[in-house]
Amino acid sequence: MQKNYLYYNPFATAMDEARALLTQAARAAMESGALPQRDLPDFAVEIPADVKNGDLASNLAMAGARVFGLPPRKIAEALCAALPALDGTPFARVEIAGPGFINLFFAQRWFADTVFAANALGDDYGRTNYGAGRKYNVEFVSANPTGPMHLGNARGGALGDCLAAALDWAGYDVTREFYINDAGNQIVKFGKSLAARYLQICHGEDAVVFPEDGYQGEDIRVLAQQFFDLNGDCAAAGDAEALQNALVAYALPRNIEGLKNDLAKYRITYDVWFPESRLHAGGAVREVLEKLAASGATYEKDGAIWYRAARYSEKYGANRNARKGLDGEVTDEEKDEVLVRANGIPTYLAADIAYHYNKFVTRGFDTAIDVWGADHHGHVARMKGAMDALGLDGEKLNVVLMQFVRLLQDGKPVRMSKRTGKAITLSSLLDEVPIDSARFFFNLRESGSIMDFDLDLAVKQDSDNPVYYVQYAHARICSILKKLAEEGIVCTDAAACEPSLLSEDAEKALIRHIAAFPAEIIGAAKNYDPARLTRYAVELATQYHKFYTSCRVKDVAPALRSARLALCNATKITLHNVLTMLKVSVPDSM
RNA sequence: GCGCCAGUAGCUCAGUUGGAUAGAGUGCUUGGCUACGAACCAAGAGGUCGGGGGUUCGAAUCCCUUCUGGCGCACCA
Repeated sequence: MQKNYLYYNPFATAMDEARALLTQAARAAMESGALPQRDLPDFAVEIPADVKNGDLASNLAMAGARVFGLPPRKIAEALCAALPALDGTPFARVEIAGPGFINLFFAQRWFADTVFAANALGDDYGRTNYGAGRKYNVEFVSANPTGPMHLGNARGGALGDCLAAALDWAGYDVTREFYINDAGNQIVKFGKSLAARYLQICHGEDAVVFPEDGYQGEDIRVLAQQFFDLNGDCAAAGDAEALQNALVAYALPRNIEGLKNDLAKYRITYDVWFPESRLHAGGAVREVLEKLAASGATYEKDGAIWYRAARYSEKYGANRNARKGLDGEVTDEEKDEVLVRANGIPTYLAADIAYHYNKFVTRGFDTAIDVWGADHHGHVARMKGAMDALGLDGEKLNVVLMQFVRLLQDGKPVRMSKRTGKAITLSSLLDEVPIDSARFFFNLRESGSIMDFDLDLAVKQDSDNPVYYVQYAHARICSILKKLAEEGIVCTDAAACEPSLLSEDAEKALIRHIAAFPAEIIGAAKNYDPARLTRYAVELATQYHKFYTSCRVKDVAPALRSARLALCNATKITLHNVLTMLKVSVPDSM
């Protein structure tokens, strides 16, 4: 159900007004003959990098140079002359600058309105209805349940969870989802590994050969030992398959429980835990295979059923144009993929297609977002193509590819290997690194770049980590509010504050930044880039610290004090909201 | 061989989808608490935006080419 908020997006509103004013001016100028009658060109209204170039700026005059056949500055002059009166708009004045930019400066009223709105909306300030309640599924982490989570899952968790928060705040109906790979080859491997460890307990380490491709981790030994302690009966361990099944039935639910606990500790809770096994048991995989066959997307070869990956993934950039060891021209067949093996067992690709079919058709999501490791990028085009092959729209499946995390210790990369079980687990990471720090750190970089996680730095827990810088700004505000409250001065009605009072550069810079919050959330949501929010939080803290050093709150005239108190409270609210989205704690003191 | 991602200050990274003199953090040099919290702020130095072409009023951003690094090309997931 769509929640009902009062939405406020100061920059977006002002940009719309600027665009309307300029369009109106252009029409008037053409009407009066100051400009020739032409169709208006596409033009931009943007926020200049430097405030001396205005709060907003438009390139209309430059963009129109060609269609009007006049120099940009001449066009700008004609436009400004034709501009209607600015009373009642967010703007106080307009300037022509540089090659022909039209720069608009906010009226003092705009700043006061922003402070008022943030105060009035409180915990909801930043929310918009941009997403119009569309149903989005965000699937992230989906770690292999055969073992504990690693550093990459820590990044994927912070990324996916915060992306989901951004989408939620931007007005989408978001479902957070974990896909449990509890079927297929890796589960077989899991069972064999467990069985080998179990038999080693029975007969001695040397008496039993551990499978070469088995899971080497210590956790496998622990699970086997627990099972042995409960059900130890070496004589009954005759039937290999029965033993493996029993071990999996024991160990898998415990591992999944472990994943849930570790993620909860990391402040991630999911709406849905979706097991792959459900797709097999419920016939969904078979159903999708039939649909693909019916649309001619599959064929049989060498006893297996193949998916025409080459045909359907072409439009999404077929990124497997050749295979290892093959030079030159590669036929389409060589790019195709097996869906059902010759032994009759479907591959994971088949299950994954069924899974996404389930998201779109069975559960009716408008869009599915998958957060995947960069090593899965070869899978993107064929999954999207498979949606098309099923008569759905592959464009509605969006994959956020996340580059690897490189662990640094003593300034040097630590080699990680899941196979040998030497990876750092999420759980052990969180034993050393504060959750706030980890959540913030893993969202500091956009997903596409390789991240270095400096363990020494993260553990150090000092102000090198920007999360403390942000939290400090909040604590500072709380301290001021507390001090003033002790004197009986509280932030009562922000609407009563006199707008002209907040006119210092530091005050206006801070307010501009507060005003940018809703647009920043929308930007993070539509670019699938939650790292923008951590950077926003840091910048907001910076603006506050600057304000703090140049403007006093406590010992100034009452009217100014009220206005600045309202600004402090608006900053506090915005810091609180952005940190809450990141699931970072918001301390009143530290 | 082919594909995906990346290359911006000594280091780690931004750059709001083509805009004005390319910005932060960190490190280095220097200054600011008898003050609402100095876990803060201010100033300075530091750049061939990997290289080379092209597109236009205008390019770190778009196109081509080239170099370098990471990842991927299974009847594994």
